Amino acid sequence: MSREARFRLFNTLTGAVEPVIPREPKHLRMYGCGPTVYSYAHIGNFRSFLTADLILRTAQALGWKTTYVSNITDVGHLSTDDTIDPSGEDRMARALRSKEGERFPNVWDLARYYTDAFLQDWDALGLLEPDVRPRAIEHVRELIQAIEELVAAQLAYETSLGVYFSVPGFADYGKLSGNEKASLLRNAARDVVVDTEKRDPRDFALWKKDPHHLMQWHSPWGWGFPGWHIECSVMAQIYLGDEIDLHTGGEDLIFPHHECEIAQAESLTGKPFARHWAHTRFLQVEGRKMSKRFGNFLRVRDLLGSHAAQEKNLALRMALISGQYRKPYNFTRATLRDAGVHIGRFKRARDIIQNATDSQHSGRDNLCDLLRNTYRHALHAMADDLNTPVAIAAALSGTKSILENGYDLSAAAARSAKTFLDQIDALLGVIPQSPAATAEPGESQAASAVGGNGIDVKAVERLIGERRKARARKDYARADALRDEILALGVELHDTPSGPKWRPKTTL
RNA sequence: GGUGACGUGGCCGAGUGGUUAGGCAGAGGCCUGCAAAGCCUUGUACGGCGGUUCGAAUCCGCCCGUCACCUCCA
Repeated sequence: MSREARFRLFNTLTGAVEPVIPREPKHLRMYGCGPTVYSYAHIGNFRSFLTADLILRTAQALGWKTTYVSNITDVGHLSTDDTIDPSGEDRMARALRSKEGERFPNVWDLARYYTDAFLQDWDALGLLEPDVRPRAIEHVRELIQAIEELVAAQLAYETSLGVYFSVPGFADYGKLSGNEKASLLRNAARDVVVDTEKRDPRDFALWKKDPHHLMQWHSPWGWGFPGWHIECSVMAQIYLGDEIDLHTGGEDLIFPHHECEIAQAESLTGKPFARHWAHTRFLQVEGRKMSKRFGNFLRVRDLLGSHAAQEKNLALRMALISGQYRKPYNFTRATLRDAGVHIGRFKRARDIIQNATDSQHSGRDNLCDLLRNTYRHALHAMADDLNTPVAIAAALSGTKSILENGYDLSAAAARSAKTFLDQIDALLGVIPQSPAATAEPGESQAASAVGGNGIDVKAVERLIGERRKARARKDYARADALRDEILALGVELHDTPSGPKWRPKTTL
């Protein structure tokens, strides 16, 4: 077994960094808690999904097979308190009444709309597709069955408001979050109405009776809708089996959501639900908690470029993974700009490689060993609790070695360089495609979507032509004036050995 | 109040009992008609106070600060 085959991750369950040991060797079965689609996703949501993405990529880079399930929560996520009692309102229903939600005729349309928006963000940020992306509303039958089983096993009971999981019947409750005692819940400040029929303050809702709810199904307990926690544990078990290898989510999900998942799943099967739990810390924006109140609430789509702006999207991805997932991370405008610079560097390496591979330069391959070691270093860092900062440093260091060669790169070295970038891309997902695969600004932009940025491509090219003539006759005053005009059109111009090139002005 | 995490140079962020993280910004240089872009070189550091140690930014204690969960949030 090579030394990279060891993949270590912090395990919330044990509080230690431990090797990830799939039940079936080299086959990782992973469940990642997905979004509740009541609004557009923000960058914090995606920091968490990116952690799962990087785990997958690292496992695959180690040669493992992966089965990844990530859900969409489109019903049942209560907006107030689903730990104590089911009197909370469903998030989806509340969203429909909000200002943003007014335009939707019903909650089903709202769910569909934000699900689609979420998938667009997912795609733009280059996350790997899950093998299954189950939706809660498509699994209500299985949810009801699971609740029935729990009731039959005396692990759940019905009240006039709903069906509760009975926490005292599950001895391991609290093993994930440390919130073991009912008294802790009682001590916490609460102003919610407690269902007096509840037998233990920790009991949580599996089913909420609500004949007026906008999304409701018929059940043995009448009309209503399922609780949030039961959705994830049931869907995970449907697609991944009773015992899964790894379960991920944001740190806020440790309690109550994941604690409750464990209680339900393990009560049903008598087996350990997930062997390993990985939680992503919340990020901060400009040094403070992300909040609408502070004006630093950033939705993914606000930061994405147009559909053609691959580099800008990768910059956002890069910025979001440039801190280790388990440490507080401060997302700033400057970070995003820096990430854009790095993406540009990867892009230039791609350009150089493209050139060299096509050339007949028959020099020796001076990069092979160096880049192989650099990649190994990056992979090793990722396998060590997802140390993205070190992995990114390695990616940049290898890229620097490629760029040092400039256009003197031999065809053989270019092949090594291409292998390196492809490997890094598979691992981190931050390397732009080679120019052949995308339109290259400055060369064939007339046909590309650069015009979609609001840039008048024809005008730019006409001005560049004029400037070229002015420079040829050494009329530099005129040439500089033309350059200013071009800049005013939102384009930056670079004179290169192979002639002037332009690209949309970077405004990160 | 309970529990946990973190505090690194102008900024972002690794690491670690003695040996360069990396990046951005700054400075110098190469290139350029001038620029820009690019490339090369480069300075500054480990919250405070004690303790352990030959040696601590790294371990321990206390203090200060920030953040998180316990209550909707990824």
